[in-house]
Amino acid sequence: MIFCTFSIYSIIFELMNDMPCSLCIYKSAAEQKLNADEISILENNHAKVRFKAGDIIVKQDCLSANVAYIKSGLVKVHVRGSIRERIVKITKAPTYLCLPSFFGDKTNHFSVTALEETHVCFFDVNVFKDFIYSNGDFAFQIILEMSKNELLNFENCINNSQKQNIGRIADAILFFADKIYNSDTFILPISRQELADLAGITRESASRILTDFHNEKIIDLQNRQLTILNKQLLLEISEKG
Amino acid sequence: MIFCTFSIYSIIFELMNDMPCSLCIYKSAAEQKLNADEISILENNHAKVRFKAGDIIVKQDCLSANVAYIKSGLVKVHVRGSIRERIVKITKAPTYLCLPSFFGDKTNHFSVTALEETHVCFFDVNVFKDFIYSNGDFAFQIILEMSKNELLNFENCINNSQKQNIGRIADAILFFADKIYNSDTFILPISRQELADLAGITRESASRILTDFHNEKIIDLQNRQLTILNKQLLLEISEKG
DNA sequence: CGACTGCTTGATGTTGCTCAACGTGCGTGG
DNA sequence: CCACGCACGTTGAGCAACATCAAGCAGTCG
Repeated sequence: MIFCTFSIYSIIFELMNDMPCSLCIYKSAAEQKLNADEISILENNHAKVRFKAGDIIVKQDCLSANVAYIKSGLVKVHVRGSIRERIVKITKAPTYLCLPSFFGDKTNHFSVTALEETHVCFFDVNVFKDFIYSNGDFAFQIILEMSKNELLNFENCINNSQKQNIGRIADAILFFADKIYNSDTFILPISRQELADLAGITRESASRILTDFHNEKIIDLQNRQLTILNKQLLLEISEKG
Repeated sequence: MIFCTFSIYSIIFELMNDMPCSLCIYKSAAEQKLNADEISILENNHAKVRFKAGDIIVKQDCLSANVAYIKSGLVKVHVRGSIRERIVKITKAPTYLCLPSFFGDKTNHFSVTALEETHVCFFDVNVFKDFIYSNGDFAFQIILEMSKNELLNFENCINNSQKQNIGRIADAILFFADKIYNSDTFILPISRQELADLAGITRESASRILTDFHNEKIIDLQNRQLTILNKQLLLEISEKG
């Protein structure tokens, strides 16, 4: 994570931050459907912000009139429940956030926190709304994105409610390996507590299961440095729940 | 339920079934934004179908090229998981179904079953797509509907993962009273098994909790005839989990 | 060095699932 | 018409999975 801050990517982001939207290489599928005039409207109604790991990007229950587009980085979407904190999902760039809160009502129904250096564009919601009205291509791309999200949410619901703890932790590890890092070796971007919040279990249970996996040579784990040793078995555990 | 079949509503539905879309009183918010030409396109690309309680409206894993609009009635959306059946949500008319499956890929990711007499319009997905491209008002209404759904899903996730069984059953009872029937007395439209699938617990646990509630005079329950006696307490149980 | 945070490990109690038994109502087929 | 299987519902006993409580350890920061 420290390396990242000084990497070539960081330099590119610097350049991008000073660049007009029309030349930005981090355009979403929806934005690619906009014409030059629309892009220039966008230009005048957005703010580019950089967040460090741990920074709060969106705060639950706050009033807000923006749509957030995650250009680069990794974030957790979490909700403060009546009993404990819950991480709803972890998602990497590029993606839109706050779309549901937005069109539903004017308050954020969840918080979003950066897990690593993250670059975000905030757009005025009314500009967004205008584009939906005027540009069918744009609207369709947004609907596509929301559809994919809904299907993912469905899967999550099923997984969380039917699997037992060991299966959920296996899920989480596989999620980071396959969906986030595309590698069986990575540095866990979250603490044990957060892993527990993600899996919906207690910190102690999460810890225990990780050491079990380590002892049974399913994973190698030094602090947050994780390597999957027996992926086949991990997949079976995830399957069987 | 039996009364319903022969009620005045039933007669209205009969009339509606023979009526052109332009005169149908069950138009969705999105459809109300369509012009006469568009309505007539709709007319030529849809099928009106009536389902009885227990009938399968949409079958999981089947290929499908339709969007379903629930005009009237009550349905359950359920998924066959690796371990057991799960009811994702119960929803009453009016609502769209299959939107997410649709734009994501071509197979249904869940089943939908009628819990009472239900009337459904099936539309060709391409017609729908065309409307999104050509009619911004229509697109925006669809996005609004999807946003509300996503917020509901979020809430569900939190509830399911943090509450214990007693809280989930309390939730389910309050859901039927407040969201479906708007009355503290109603006939439970589902079996104990289905209630368990909805709460994500076993049939035995659901049964036990219901008799506990009955014994503690929180509810009165004769078969499926349910009356809430102590709503305050039920709300507390739901809150505390 | 002491306070503090994040993590791990063990002991204990509770929750809820599984299994089993039994009653009921319904539809089917002999 | 009765016998039978089958889905549904209820209840009890035992057990596994988890949360909770408690203690201790390593690393870090002031």
